Amino acid sequence: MKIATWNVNSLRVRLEQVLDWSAAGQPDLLALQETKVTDDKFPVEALESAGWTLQYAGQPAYNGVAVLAREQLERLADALPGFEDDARRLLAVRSGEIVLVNIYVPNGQSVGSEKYDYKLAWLETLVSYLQALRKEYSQIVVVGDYNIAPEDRDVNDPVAWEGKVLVSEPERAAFRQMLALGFEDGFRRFEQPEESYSWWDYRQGGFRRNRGLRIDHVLLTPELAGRCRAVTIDREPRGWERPSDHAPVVAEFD
DNA sequence: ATGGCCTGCAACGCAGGA
Repeated sequence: MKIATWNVNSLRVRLEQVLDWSAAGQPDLLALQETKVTDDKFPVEALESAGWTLQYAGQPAYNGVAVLAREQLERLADALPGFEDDARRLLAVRSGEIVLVNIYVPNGQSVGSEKYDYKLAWLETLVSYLQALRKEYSQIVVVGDYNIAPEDRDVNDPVAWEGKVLVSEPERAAFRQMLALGFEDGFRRFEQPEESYSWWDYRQGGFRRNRGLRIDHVLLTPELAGRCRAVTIDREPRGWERPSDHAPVVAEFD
């Protein structure tokens, strides 16, 4: 079984890439972020024709999350439960025994800004939600664009990034709170290439120079982590023409 | 030193991203 996550930065722009990439890699569950499409314009036909079962939660212009699956999906939540607004940044589904939480954490803009406070509040509510889910389910995978580089080794130039948004200590503390609930960073369960990143700035040849951050993650409860055989970042689509600025992350299970 | 790219929206520039 494979579970994948990919911030596509507009599903309509990246639809052919999603179809090509998923046809080649055959994930069983594929979580997408930043679909940037309202539900009435979601490309249902193209994806269903490719054999996918769909769940999606979109809004105009920004955010938007979706889950593509081979099997039937039950929707558990289409926004972060208990949060002040219903921005389409979370989609929780159940597929058999597995609960998949697909998240697009707010970017935060800059440390100290209003958006940064919003990000920290969103993360605090997320931790509460995951804690509640943990009491009800055992096999939970939380995937998506966390907009947090958990450690300095997840940052191409830690000195330049020190204290900045995506790297700041309060954000990293929020990430560690999820680990403290019992979730494991799937990627770090395995030996990985040095300087592994999942996002590269479009500007300044960021990808070519590997000036990136690892901000897309797969967190696993121990019950699922024990079955996990690999977590990899697939850099290939980032090198395609007109790419998303994020690479997909793939987790493989027995 | 600065910003350098991309997307959607709506309108010909902006907000937002990371």
